[in-house]
Amino acid sequence: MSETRWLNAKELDAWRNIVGLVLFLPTRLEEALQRNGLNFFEYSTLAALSDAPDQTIQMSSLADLANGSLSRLSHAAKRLENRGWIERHTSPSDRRVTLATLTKEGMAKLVEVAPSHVESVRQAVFDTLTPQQVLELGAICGMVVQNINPGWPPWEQKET
Amino acid sequence: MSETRWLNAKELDAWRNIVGLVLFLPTRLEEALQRNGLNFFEYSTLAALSDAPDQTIQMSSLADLANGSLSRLSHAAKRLENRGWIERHTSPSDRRVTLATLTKEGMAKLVEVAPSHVESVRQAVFDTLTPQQVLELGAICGMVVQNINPGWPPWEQKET
DNA sequence: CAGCATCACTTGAAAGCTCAAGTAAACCTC
DNA sequence: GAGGTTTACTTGAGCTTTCAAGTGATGCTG
Repeated sequence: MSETRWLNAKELDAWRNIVGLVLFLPTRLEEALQRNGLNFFEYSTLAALSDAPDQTIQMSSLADLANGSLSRLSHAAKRLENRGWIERHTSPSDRRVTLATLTKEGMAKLVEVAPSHVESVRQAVFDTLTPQQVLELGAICGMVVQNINPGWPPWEQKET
Repeated sequence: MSETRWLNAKELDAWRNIVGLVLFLPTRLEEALQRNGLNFFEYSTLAALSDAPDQTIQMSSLADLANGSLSRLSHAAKRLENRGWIERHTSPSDRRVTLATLTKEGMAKLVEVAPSHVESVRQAVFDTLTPQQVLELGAICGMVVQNINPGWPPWEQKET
């Protein structure tokens, strides 16, 4: 019904750069990880487990922490389990629940991969920006994300 | 050899928001397009063709304009061709070259889809930010992209 | 406590992307 | 101008992700 609100020149310019970031940054990060035999989602999964008490989290929570669907995690968990980096056991208290645990080998893998991942993050983003720009970028991205996806991140529960 | 330069608290905070953007923004944009039966790459392909003289571009240039590999475009072009939105013909001047053309139906489809796409872009990004923030975000993303992928965008050739 | 709904997860098929290989045309280069 | 290289594109297999459906376990309700 209403007229389309097209982008003006400045907006279009900004939009192209935003699209560029959204297209190329993931690719760049994946490249570094792939060389170590992991994709970003698998890495996030291992990282989330490593931060948890007993390196153990239930599948559905883990899916949230790694920012993926339960189905996606289920497939990924199978791959990670096959390579010996995680284990899955049904919870004794609720037999619907599956608990995923990081194995020793999984932790070792994470420790091996993490430095090169962080380094690629630095090279891609932080080394080109001033600390001030990092703050601005983080803040603005935060606003957009809050708008798109309120209630993210899942691990940030407000305190009473 | 050298020590890993881990992220400090502020950097980590910014990084989480950047990752959030890079994860959720594409998903959100794809959602809107998928409802119209297109993905972002297919949309970019049609849009690039619509801007070209005679709505015709050779495959390899089109791949650059749509920010994808030639293989990816080849697969996508087959789908778009099957739906009658583009046509492919070998160039008369160089029979290795394939020229892709937007059909009338393809143009109609683009005109149909564009408003809802632009609207989703506005809703996701521009409506939450001040014009000043849009400028900043665009500029900073531009710096990161230049760093990751110098020589982008492909359509911006410098003049003599 | 029987029956039904809900929850937690897994599975398999379909779709799209990447990578490596294949095809054909055009360009050297001697 | 024959032989080999490069260019332009297509194709098919393999992988990951999504979506819909399936499997048990648990919770609710009369």
